[in-house]
Amino acid sequence: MAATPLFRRIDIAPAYQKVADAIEREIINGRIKPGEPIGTEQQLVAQFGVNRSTVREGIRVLEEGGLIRRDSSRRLQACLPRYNKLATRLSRALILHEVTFRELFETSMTLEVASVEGAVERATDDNIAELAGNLERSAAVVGDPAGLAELDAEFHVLMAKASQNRVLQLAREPAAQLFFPTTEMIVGGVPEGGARLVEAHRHILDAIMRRDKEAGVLWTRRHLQDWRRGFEKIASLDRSVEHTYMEHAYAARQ
Amino acid sequence: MAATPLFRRIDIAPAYQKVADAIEREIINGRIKPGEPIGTEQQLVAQFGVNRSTVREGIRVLEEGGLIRRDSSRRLQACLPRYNKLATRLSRALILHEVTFRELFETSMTLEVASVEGAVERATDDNIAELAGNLERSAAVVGDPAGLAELDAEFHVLMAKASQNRVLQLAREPAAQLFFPTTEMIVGGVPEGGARLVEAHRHILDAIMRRDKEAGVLWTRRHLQDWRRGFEKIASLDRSVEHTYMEHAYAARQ
DNA sequence: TCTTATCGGTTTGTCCGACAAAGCTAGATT
DNA sequence: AATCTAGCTTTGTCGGACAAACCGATAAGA
Repeated sequence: MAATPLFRRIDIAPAYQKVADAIEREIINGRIKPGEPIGTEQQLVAQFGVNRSTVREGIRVLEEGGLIRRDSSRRLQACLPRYNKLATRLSRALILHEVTFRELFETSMTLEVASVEGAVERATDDNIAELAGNLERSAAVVGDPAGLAELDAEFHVLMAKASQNRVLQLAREPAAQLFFPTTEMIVGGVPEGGARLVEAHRHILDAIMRRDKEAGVLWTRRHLQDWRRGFEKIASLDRSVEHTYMEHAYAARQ
Repeated sequence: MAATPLFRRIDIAPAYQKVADAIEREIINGRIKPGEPIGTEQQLVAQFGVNRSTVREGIRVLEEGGLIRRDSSRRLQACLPRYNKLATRLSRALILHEVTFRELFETSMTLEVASVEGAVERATDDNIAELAGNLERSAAVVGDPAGLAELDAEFHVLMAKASQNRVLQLAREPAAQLFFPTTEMIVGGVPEGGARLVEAHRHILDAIMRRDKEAGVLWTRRHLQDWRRGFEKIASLDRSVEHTYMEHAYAARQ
């Protein structure tokens, strides 16, 4: 293939991109640690020898990527990318690719089952306490679809957290962000929907506490199957996650 | 909680952010479709009534998010976010969070098994042809760890594609990007490693063609277990994905 | 003494104007 | 008709500017 590697590929990139890349590299390889300051725009201007507008464009790129942020006093600092923010980007991509609810459901089933398995194996007392707190609050709002939907989403986030697997936590988030907003509609549309949901959560938590993987998986599956049955009452699984439908759910981001 | 909702929360956002949000909204809800032009910077300046520098900062934000891009002549147009690019952001996040190989492995196992299940169910002739082509090329470079590692990564991408589940495709990508670069080390370090890898791929493809889910899952598990055994010969699974180690793999992005 | 008000000095967000390089358009040339 | 060329447009970058917000420290008041 390669005949004579005489010349290196010449790197032609706009200045703002090079600024972004340079800062990114320092953060990725750990020379700038999360929380540490990057410097003022003026300093970056001096260091890179480019105009402030150029620096600012580079900064926007990194800021959007979640690698840097501005602290309370608007000074630049490196930071750990928030899963949540990145997941929002992914959810957006899924919307635009018009994925179907079937795809969402199938993947969520896989990931939630993996979550519960991890949680059963490795949940700490703190994790369990958090889940129990969530369950208690859920039981209190069982008649309120909106409130319950929100707590349901939280329950699953806590379950993923309890799995102690951060890769899994990250992987499930994008699908979850699109999957769970429908819960409100479903809980509201099915009589006893709220009660069934809380019941399932209770069994799942119980399984986690008893370290009973089989039961945990079983109830997680039932829980999701409930969602599916509810969803199929109002729409086809092969319907795509629509722009207009998802707009409000998506707009809830900050 | 909420006493008197007398005042709306006043949204104080910098102008460039509002510019980005406005354009993003038009794309998300489908009023601007992928491929359609956004307009020149000058036009945006006129429409939003802000300075070009401000518009450009907003544009950078969207560009980084993969929502817009510049075509061959550098004009702005909406586009579908590429999974690949987004996955790179996520991989970066995983590196910074210093996730362990155990977490990567566990999650990849879940997702690859889900992939093969989907592929067994729904792979098209085209998918199978692609996988067969990959297998053929793999067999030809069985002695070349670097080449084989690359083809291995491709095989798994193709398998996810064959599952016809785009959510799954997206969900597996970040972990895969970190997981598979190690393959080269492992294949190179284990005698017969390359042969075993190709053998596993062959069985997996065979299972997909025969629509034999059990066999597909079995060989996928074996395949990943092989990776795990190989990895444990050189390092602990509890070792985190390190900055310096991952730097070169990560640098391979464009 | 402790709190509050004030006052420069910085830094950010935004604006204005400008220019070279590259791409596109359309008229001029062969 | 095909090609070349000149002009217009657009982007990437630059320099400078200014109001608002923020920081730190000092001065004034309880």
